[in-house]
Amino acid sequence: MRLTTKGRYAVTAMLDLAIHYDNGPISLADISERQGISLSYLEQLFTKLRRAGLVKSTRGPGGGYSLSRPADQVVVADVITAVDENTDTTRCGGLGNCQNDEQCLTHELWVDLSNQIHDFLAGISLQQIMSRRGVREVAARQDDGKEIAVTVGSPRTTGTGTA
Amino acid sequence: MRLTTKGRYAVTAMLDLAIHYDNGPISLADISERQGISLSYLEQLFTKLRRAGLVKSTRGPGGGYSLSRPADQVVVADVITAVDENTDTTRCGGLGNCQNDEQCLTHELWVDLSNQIHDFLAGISLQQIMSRRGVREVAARQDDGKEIAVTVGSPRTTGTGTA
DNA sequence: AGGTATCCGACCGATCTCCTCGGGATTATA
DNA sequence: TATAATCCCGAGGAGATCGGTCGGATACCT
Repeated sequence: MRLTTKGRYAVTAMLDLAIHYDNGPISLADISERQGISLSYLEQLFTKLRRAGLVKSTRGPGGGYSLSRPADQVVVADVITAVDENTDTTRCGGLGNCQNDEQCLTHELWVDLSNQIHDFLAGISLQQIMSRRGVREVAARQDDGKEIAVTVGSPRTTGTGTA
Repeated sequence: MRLTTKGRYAVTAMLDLAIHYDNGPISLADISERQGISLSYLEQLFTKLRRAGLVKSTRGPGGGYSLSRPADQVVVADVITAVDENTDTTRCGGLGNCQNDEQCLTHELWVDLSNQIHDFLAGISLQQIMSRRGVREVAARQDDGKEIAVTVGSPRTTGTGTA
């Protein structure tokens, strides 16, 4: 199993989309600024999210991305798998041919763990995360910061922003 | 979080030790053959397992490794952390300084997931895994295979064995 | 027409994994 | 006492992947 920044970024970005849902399409530039994620990297992630049917895109000025389903119908596991990170901890992908086409000694353990992780992530919707107090606080802080910072100079900035 | 072959190998090897506990010290060569893990790689893993106090070593002919605690007092989480794989899924190591010294939007989610995984792995002992029917079957097959194969030629073989 | 935004694919440095190799140290056994 | 088995150690390396850059193409609003 591999759970890296890629999956974390994807979930974070989706959550940003959910939080600002009322503002119409959200541009990647906004997300980049608020969440400190490189714009170009966001483009890569959203290509996958779009192909997985999790977001809709609107091109041109005023465009951006928006959720294609309500936030309570998108679950963290959906996002993770959409960007090609899986929750499988076996080496064989669950097939049981881990060692010379036979099952390795610890196969069952990893199957159980994989299920455990998957069930956890499949049981949490964006809506649920969003409604937590701690998360709302962070979101509020991020929005405040943005109103001061307005536009930063050149396009394709790194997104870390706070220099 | 990173859960790779390293952690899986370590748990598999420890389980092999637990299963053959009655036979005295187990040589890495035996484990390599039975579990299909490169001998040199096993050496690296067992250096860490020894330093973590999970195994004892006996040098010289007839030597090898044995568990330093009974199998019901060694838990999968111990083994994983001994080989430097952790169950933390946050980027900040749980500190909450994920984004410009502040908490990122999804911090709480990853903390919860990390706890989930850790609790699961900390709740399973080698003894428990060992006593499963499926695991015993695999172990029996591996031991059968070994009695036929006896010694394979040169030292430092890759361990995949079945060529 | 021009600017804003999404789309797309190539590329790259750094890091890590899994593994090899060549030795050294320790100890049982003949 | 020699030999072989076994643990011990560190250097190194091929390959994969991650996080990110860059240059451009395409769609769309004004």
